[in-house]
Amino acid sequence: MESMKPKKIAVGMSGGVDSSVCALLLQESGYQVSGITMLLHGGCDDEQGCGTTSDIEDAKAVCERLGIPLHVCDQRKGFEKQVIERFSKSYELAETPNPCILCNRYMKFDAMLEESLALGLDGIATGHYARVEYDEKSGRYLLKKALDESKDQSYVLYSLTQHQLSHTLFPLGNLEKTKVREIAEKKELKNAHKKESQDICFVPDGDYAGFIRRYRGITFPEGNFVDKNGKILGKHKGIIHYTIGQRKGLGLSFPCPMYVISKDLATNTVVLGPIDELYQSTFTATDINLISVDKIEGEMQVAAKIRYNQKEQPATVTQIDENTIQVTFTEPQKAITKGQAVVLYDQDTVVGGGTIM
RNA sequence: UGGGAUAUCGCCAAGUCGGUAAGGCACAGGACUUUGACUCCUGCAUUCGCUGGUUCGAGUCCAGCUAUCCCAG
Repeated sequence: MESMKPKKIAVGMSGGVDSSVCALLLQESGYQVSGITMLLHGGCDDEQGCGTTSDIEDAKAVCERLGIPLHVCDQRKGFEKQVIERFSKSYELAETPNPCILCNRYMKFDAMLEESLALGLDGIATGHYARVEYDEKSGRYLLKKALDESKDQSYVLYSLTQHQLSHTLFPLGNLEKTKVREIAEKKELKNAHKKESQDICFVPDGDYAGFIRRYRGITFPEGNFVDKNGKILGKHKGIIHYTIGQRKGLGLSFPCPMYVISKDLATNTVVLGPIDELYQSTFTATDINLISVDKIEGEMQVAAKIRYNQKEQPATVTQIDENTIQVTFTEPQKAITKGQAVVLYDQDTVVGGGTIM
């Protein structure tokens, strides 16, 4: 296994602490490290998030500090096509996409990896908190949770294929976040205290609905808020403004908190209800990617996670066909949302995942 | 223009024997967070339709006025 380890590694530099420390650690353990960073969108200096020019400046600074080259690759076109367009379409279909997962799948571990391989490197590394292990028994590369479970990011990486995993390193997977910052401080990296990234990187003001409106150049018609019986409760300002489980921003008042239960594109209607109407236990997921197994045989007991910031919950999975699985939770879960990803775990190993439908 | 009822924050709504304005929704700010949400903190009526009166003290009692609702015309 040691003999197979890539020597020349491109570290995906986002400009943040994690990727910086990642590069540093690899360098210290003897890899021939270079940096690679993608220009994804924008170009205004006041923007924040991955893929902007100001982040690239940070990445540059760190690379200079470490004495490694930085390869900048302009992926704005690809990002728009693979991420922004899908993101927008998903919302228009009354779903709720997770753009970070799209970006990982199509940008970081596709465009960036392929670019690196094309440059003659052996693979890439990123600052994600997760682990890749080669399992002799099954002959498969496994994706595992980070040791620091509070920072674990395996959820957003479920789409990685064997090919991608075999060319990927996550040096931070065994470290605590606090440790990472310590290392950055010790090395006096300028971004040691940079804030954790947040919000959608290409929508820095948080107004994703406004972004889609501008991006698509169309407006989304107002419609009715209704209850589960179809009774009209009020007016909504366009279906893309709402997501399942949403409570704030409805602009209506009721005796008890009301949540978005579902959205109906055909009638341009948003269904509202009290919290107990938000719980469900079964759903199907499509466009699946399996990692630890080739296919799911019969009923499999797993722990399933249906959004980034939520602990996985016990569930049973069966595979329906090549692209589809059905998941049934032991306990009903709140706000299972179309468009979000479900990721299945067996202990700390990612079995696979898919898109909730 | 006979009878009855009700008038408390943008909305809903507690306010006991008069003692010095609960709570929920909404909203705002913050925390959390590589998505959207959820969640968690914090803030949010010196004032109770109006005007007088009785009281040491009134959203709470009394009178008048105004508005709205209901039932009768």
